[in-house]
Amino acid sequence: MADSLTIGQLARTTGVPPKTIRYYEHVGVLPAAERTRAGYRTYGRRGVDRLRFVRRARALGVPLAQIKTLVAALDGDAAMRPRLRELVRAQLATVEHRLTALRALQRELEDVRRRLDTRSRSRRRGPCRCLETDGASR
Amino acid sequence: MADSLTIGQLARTTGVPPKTIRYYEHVGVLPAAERTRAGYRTYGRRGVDRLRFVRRARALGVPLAQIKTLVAALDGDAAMRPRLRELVRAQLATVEHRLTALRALQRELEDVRRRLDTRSRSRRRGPCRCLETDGASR
DNA sequence: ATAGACGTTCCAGCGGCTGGAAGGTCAACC
DNA sequence: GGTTGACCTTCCAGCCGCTGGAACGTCTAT
Repeated sequence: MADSLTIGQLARTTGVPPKTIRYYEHVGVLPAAERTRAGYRTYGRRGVDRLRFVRRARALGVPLAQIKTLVAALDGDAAMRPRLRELVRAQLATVEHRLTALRALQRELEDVRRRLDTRSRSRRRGPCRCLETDGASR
Repeated sequence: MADSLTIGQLARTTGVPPKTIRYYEHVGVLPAAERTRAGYRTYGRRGVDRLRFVRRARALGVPLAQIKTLVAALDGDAAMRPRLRELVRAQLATVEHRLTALRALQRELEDVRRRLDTRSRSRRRGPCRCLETDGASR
């Protein structure tokens, strides 16, 4: 016991469901946890930190595969700075892409809503074309 | 033949891969296409319109399940306006949610990048904490 | 006749979990 | 000591929206 946590306690302190924690271990972004004689996983301070790190990266949109290589490398050496910087840069770029795409989407949805509203005031004829555009569909 | 298209031609005119078109039919967002004697799918004007409609909705972020009920209802009746409006409204709301989340993410990533840069100018001590935060991880 | 471009079906996998079944373990209470 | 109920374990399956590939049939051109 001491100051080690069960998976449930870890889940409660981090807000990450036990299932997800086990899944992280399974796919290798978390190291295999130590076990009690009964086979229960136990986590110490390092375990908590590690999970938080993973969650942090996930929240930033980093895929598990990248996190895996990242933590592996971070464990090994300190020469990871450039790699980390590159990762962050790439992530930032994709976020910016997604932002512009989402903004375009927003504009179009507002368009649709407007069309829907004006058309409901007029008389309907033919099938509803409110979701169609003039341009290509892709 | 006449003015009906094969799946490949439909794919070319809409930009949607044949696989995806078959998948749409499979899950029921497209009706079962007519077939030639050899079993090839054929599509007419309506098929093209329908696919474009689906694509349009997908591009707006509407999940296939919703599209399915939507087209089913649109086919049947014209009293779908309120439902459609509701759908668009909901979609707009989720887009706005995602936008704010993404913007927060962007700020954090910029934070990380800044920390990474300043720290590389100082001397490193201890493990890299650049992906950690003070707050909860969820 | 044959090549190769297209079509068909079905099965499997991606990522990141999540639900559920079937069973073992632990602390508390009677 | 027995029983409840919360917790833990494993494994298998499914979610979404495709996408890749195998194995096979068909059409068109040479």
